[in-house]
Amino acid sequence: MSTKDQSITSKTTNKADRHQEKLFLADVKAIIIEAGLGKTRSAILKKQLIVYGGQYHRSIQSDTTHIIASKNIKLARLCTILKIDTIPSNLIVVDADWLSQSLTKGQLIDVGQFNLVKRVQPKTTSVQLDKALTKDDNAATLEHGKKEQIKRHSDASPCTDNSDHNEVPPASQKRPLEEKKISSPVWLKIKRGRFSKTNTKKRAIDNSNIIHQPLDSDSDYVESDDDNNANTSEIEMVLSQLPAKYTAKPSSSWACARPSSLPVKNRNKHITDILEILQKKYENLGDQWRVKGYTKAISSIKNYPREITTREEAEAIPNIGKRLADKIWEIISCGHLRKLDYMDNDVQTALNVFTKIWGAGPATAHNWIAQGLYTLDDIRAKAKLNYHQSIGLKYYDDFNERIPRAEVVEIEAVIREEATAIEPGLEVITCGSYRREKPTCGDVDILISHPNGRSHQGAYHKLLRRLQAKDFLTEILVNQDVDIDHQKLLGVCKLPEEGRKYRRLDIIVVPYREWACSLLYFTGSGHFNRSMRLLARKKRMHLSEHAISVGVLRKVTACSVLKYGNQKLTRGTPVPTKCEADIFALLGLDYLEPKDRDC
DNA sequence: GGGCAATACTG
DNA sequence: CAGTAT
DNA sequence: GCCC
Repeated sequence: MSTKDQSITSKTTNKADRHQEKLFLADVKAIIIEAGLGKTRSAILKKQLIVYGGQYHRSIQSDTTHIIASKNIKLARLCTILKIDTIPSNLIVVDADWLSQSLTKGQLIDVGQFNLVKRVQPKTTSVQLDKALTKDDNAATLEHGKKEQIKRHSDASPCTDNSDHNEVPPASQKRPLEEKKISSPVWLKIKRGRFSKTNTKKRAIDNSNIIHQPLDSDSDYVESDDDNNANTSEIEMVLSQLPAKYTAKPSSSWACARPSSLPVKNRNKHITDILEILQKKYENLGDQWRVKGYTKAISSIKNYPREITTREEAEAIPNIGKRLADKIWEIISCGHLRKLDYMDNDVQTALNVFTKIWGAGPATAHNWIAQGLYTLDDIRAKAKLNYHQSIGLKYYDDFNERIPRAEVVEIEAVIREEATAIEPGLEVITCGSYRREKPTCGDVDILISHPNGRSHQGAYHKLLRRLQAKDFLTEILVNQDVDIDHQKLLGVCKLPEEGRKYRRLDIIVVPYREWACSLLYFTGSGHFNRSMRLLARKKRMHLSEHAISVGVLRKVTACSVLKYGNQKLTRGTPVPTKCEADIFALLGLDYLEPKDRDC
């Protein structure tokens, strides 16, 4: 009866856990504003608040600490409801998501990004408390201005405190902040004109009919850096013309709608370790959809605050269905999953090794194994390799090694130096996991463009030649040279010093009108991108690395066959974007900083 | 029972 | 087109 | 795989 024993012991620990957790809202004495949250949600929040030791206040009292409200509520409305003129400075006005997410986690999370009222300059007007547009850069300084002793995590992020990338962000990143009211009529006019033109170039990407920035043809318009007419008003205008159901704020079940959580302690490692082995197996099988299911499930489990003790408990976790619940139950009751015993470990090992060769995937790996090859030496000696795979094999060890941030900085410096020598105004920014502030990176992703909308042209080829001349760029895997505006390099680079490793380097050059979408795409994470693109689609929009369009119609069954030439599908109207925040705003999302997109 | 991101290369 | 990559 |  080992199962019984186990459930008894775990019950006790569970109880202890719960007792501790009871306290986690003890310092929260809050008013919950129903407006914008809805009856149901506010009732749940109220109940949970009390269950976990917090106090619910009906009106402001001397010891009230928090006001919990919908992030969409206007300050004026809030004051009306509370029957006050200004928010007392000792109160933290916080987005209800803060409480929701704290409850999910079973512990208080940092209030920072959920803070709805920035204290530094008290706002008097009915400013919309819109994080998406205010948080962006000032946040750090503003939000921590006030007391928040409840702060839990000393939130030391594991990342090296490298502020390099903070100085890098191009001006455009900051644009929404500098919120000018000028609604840039010039821009609007020209873009409307262009919209009507159908520009169906064969290869044209889905931005072919996007607005070209005024200056590429005519040019009384010169974009100077301080002419930052933020797109905000235009985005709002677009939004105002959309049906309400497409402008609604997505629930936090969307990965792109919530900040990626700080790593919590995984209390179910015994489970996830096994599921990861299974996942790997399906990955090697090329079963991408099953892999996707596992990915989401494993992530949910890792974020689950308690040890899972019953099948029901497991099945109640999002992304865990009956089948995974059964597996989990087998693991927790037997400590083992029999399915693993049926796996041919030699084959699995070989598959794992082979698919780590750049350019080789499950199909290739299986072929090799079918030919009786099992080790890298076998491959070296006998396998037939295409060009990519031969490079992948040549640098097998180096490519599978993580790159420390510090080295990414060095690599970026080389590229920036060369780029700047070609054209001083080029913007060069490192994206990918580097921009998401990971301590190490798998490769280096560099995005290049020019704010004047045209000087990026030609830079790519010159850059490549210079980098090759320096023996910095040592291999070119893929050289995508789509048109005068779009290039992409997948290559290999090495810093000059002896003993440096060969690193995977990606460079993309894009026209400035695509800056925001490119930056968003290239920054990832992959999961984040997929989530956001799916959301866009649900809202009848279309998001790619080139543009975001509204009013997209797809054939019911053939949505994935959205191909350029297909007249039956309307590709919608591209919306000009100047910064990532514009895209978030269009999708009704709160802005997330790169580090919060690490899902 | 269908959908799960969107693009672009290689061979 | 299948496979691999971003 | 999961979700709708």
